[in-house]
Amino acid sequence: MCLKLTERGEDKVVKEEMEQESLNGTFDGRVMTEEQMETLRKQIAIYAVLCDQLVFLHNSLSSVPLLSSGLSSMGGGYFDPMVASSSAQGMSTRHRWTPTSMQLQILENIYKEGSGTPNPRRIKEITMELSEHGEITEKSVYNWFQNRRARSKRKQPQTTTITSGQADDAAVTTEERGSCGGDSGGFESYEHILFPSPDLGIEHLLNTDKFID
Amino acid sequence: MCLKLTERGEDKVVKEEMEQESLNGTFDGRVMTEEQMETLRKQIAIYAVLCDQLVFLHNSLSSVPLLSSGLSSMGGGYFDPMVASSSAQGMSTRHRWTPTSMQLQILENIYKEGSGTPNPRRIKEITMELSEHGEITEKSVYNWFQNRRARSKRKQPQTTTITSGQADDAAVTTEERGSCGGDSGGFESYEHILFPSPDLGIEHLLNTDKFID
DNA sequence: GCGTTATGAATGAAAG
DNA sequence: CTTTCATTCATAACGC
Repeated sequence: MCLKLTERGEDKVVKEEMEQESLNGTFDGRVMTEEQMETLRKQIAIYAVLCDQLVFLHNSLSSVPLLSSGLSSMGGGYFDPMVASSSAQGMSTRHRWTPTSMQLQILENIYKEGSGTPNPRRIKEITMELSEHGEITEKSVYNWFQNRRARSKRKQPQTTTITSGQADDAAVTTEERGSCGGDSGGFESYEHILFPSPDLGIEHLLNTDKFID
Repeated sequence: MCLKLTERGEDKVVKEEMEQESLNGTFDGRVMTEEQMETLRKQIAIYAVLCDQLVFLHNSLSSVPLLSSGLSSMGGGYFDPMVASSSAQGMSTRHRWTPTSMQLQILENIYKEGSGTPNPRRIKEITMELSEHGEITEKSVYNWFQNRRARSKRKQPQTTTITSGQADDAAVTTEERGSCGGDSGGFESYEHILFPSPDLGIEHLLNTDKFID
């Protein structure tokens, strides 16, 4: 079962109430700005990536890969929906590459380093590395850098008022959606991290292939 | 209700700002029900624990304890959700802008005029005008034209010879991504978010470059 | 209140 | 490199 961040079902609160809330402070919902929402999403996404990396790291160092190679493969996996479920049909070739969270992270890193000059040589290298985490082509890598730069550039005229300098073009980007195995167990020690959260066991997650149930 | 993920380090929380924001009634907010909040909490908490578990696992199996026992502590990288620059006016419409009838009419008009491809210059102009009738950004205008064209185009080749199975034009798409495979779009859109730890990787912490091949 | 539909937004790829 | 196209994702609006 996966909990999507964008759950629309329970929208029983309305904007009007929001304002009211700030004044009265009484109603059952919480109010968040879009930014906050995004931030939260991002936070989760980061964890997703982090987990993925940890798993990867673990598998690299340990000879006892208890975990399936990547959470991403399940978590926010990027498998071509069509291809994956292609039941003996001519799995239509993927027309559009979609970076794995891992790939994206690597790319983003390289980009940030500035060393990411679309040097043909470098491209090949990067492609090499990325291929470890999913299908990829040099062309895609090239495109990615092209787009990345082009878009980060045309990004000012959004709002004239900004608090101050920000992360510039080297922004963190991650995607992938969390998954949740939510269920038994309890790690009280972590409750302080967030909120008096409910059950959040994961042991089983580490022993099973099925991360999501 | 502060959604702090980590206490230490990046403590630049500015709760005040948040409240202020809600008072300003920028209605740029979102409302979440307790259930939704709960979901988020769970998700994040689970990831937090998962990461920690992974680290622990790693340290147990490997003789190279690269990480301090908890990501939560290093997770300093996990900024405070509430921090996002929520100054009253910064970025007003983060999400889905909806054109007012007036704006739409104007846009439709311009589009019809065959101005063809609105160059950046023109876009700015149009944006100017539209802003008279409601909030709008250049980006939105740009998007609008992009979509307008793309869609009017896709309408053409709609062969009337539709035999049968064709109705599933748009509906299916939504269902396809049933569970988590989801993914999400925007990354660049997040660039404006203040992000304490730009690089969400951990390899630099672990110096895992060597492992990643 | 839940499922669709229409459409704003993001983004890989390609053209210019 | 810059601009445009095509595809896809996410959600406001709408119908039941």
